[in-house]
Amino acid sequence: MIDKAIQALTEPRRRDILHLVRYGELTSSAIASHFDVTAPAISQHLKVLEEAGLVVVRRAGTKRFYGIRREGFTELMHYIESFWDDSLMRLKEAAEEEERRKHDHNQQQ
Amino acid sequence: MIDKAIQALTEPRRRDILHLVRYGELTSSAIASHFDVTAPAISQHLKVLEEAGLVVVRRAGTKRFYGIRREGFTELMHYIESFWDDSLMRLKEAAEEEERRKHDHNQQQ
DNA sequence: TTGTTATTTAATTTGACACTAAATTAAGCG
DNA sequence: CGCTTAATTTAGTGTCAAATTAAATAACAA
Repeated sequence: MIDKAIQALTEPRRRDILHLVRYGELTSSAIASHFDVTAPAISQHLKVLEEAGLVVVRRAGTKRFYGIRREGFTELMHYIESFWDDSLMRLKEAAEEEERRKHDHNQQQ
Repeated sequence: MIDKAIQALTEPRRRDILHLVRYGELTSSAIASHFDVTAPAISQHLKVLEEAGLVVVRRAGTKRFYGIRREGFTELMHYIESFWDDSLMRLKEAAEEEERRKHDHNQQQ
């Protein structure tokens, strides 16, 4: 799913769509009206975003309202953290080791 | 730069590279040895990652050591938050309002 | 300088994907 | 049912990017 989420964010137009629905649900056509591409193009983007778990759709009659799926973004955040919070941990450990060394040094004096 | 960072993360192989250098710097060839693609392919991936601000390179003789650039990832985190932290903020404010209401209630007792 | 190692650049092929137009599904209304 | 609206699916096309081979650069050692 993470793979799909990152893949989905690749396309600038899909990121624009996400920013559009950030504050509330919008229909497919309402979203399409903000762009100069055809409705099918937007529909395809929405499908990608939905399969990536970044948006949810709510059907009401012939309309479909698209909105942000927050869990999708929290998962994404955790994944991105996986690239660097370990390095932070190492820095922290190095600092503690340094601190411990200083402490031992003081005791020897 | 954010565009480039997301674009860079699209490719699964580049994400694997990032996970490889997570714990410390590695040379281009050391990285390449983990994959079944040619060295030039890895070199090109590293270039993309560098231009995206996700890795830094340190030259030492004929070798080039690649390592994580943490700031690149924090920028990315902030960008991803931009899709949903507003909703979180609203939740937080609602919670605070709830808390305030409880507090007032207690004072009244 | 010549050779060797480490790595990148250049040129090319191949495959993926964003777009469009046309056809299709699905819901509601006369 | 037939019509309209809302939206998607399908099929075809053009563009871009990832991989490869071959050539070039860069640092060091003999």
